[in-house]
Amino acid sequence: MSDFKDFIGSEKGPQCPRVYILALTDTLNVISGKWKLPIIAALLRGVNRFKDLLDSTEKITPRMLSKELKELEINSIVERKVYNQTPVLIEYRLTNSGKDIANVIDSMIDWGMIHRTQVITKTDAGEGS
Amino acid sequence: MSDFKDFIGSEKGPQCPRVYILALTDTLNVISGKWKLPIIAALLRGVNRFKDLLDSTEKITPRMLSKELKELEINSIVERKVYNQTPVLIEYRLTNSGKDIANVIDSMIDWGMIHRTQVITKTDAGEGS
DNA sequence: ATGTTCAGTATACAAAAGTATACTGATATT
DNA sequence: AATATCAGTATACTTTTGTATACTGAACAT
Repeated sequence: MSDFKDFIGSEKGPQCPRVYILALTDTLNVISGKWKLPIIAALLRGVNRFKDLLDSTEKITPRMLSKELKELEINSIVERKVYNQTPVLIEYRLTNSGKDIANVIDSMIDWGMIHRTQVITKTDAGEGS
Repeated sequence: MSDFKDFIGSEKGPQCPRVYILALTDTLNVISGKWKLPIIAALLRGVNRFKDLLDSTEKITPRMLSKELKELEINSIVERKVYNQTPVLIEYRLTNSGKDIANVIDSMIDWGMIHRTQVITKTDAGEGS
């Protein structure tokens, strides 16, 4: 497991390797923005078609959905499969990497929940600003 | 440990609890944007003063640094301490939550690195588009 | 009195991200 | 022939995010 702290947490530690920075900004690009996580969540739930993603992702416009799906496809997070039936069927599916991002989401949820309890505890009992 | 997959990864699983969504968006807000992670990284390295953060965070303007530090302070990621010496000394320090976010960063780096190797493997050997 | 450092603020602007609304084209249904 | 569905695209915005450049004010140092 990589350990950012080892590189960046010490007063005069080694520089953070560039591959770490690249990996980090990749990840940030994949999850940043208003719609990426809602779309990934829908795909994880097994929603795969454009129309269904439109309906299940509250208030997103087709323009944004189209744009986001393209970005996710370019970054190998989703695959687009065309089935030449009529009416044409197009399915978006998470790649293995795409599925694995659930681990990142988990660690974000963990931090967020602990952070909330810590902030609330401080606000209740602390020296309050 | 929370498990997003359990809630969102199954075809007809339970709905994702709202507290998870809140925690997740909290985390996203803390790390999103051009400067949040560079600033947090500098703070983890032990850079604590406005001027030093300006110098060590490449190309950031005082306006942005000031704005970001305020946001981080409001969200209890950093504490601002004023030492009434002359010249006045002001230190920004990560809270415990702020330090813990290194765990999230680690999982982001892990995903990013694995993702890169998978994409490269596919591109080298796969059916390439 | 003039200049220097620290810790910022003020104003204006540019670029990126997101929204609103309407439309397209292929195929099928009535 | 008119209508509907799927999978989007087109155009024109508005909002948010980030940049550039200059300035402020307190406390010293020369």
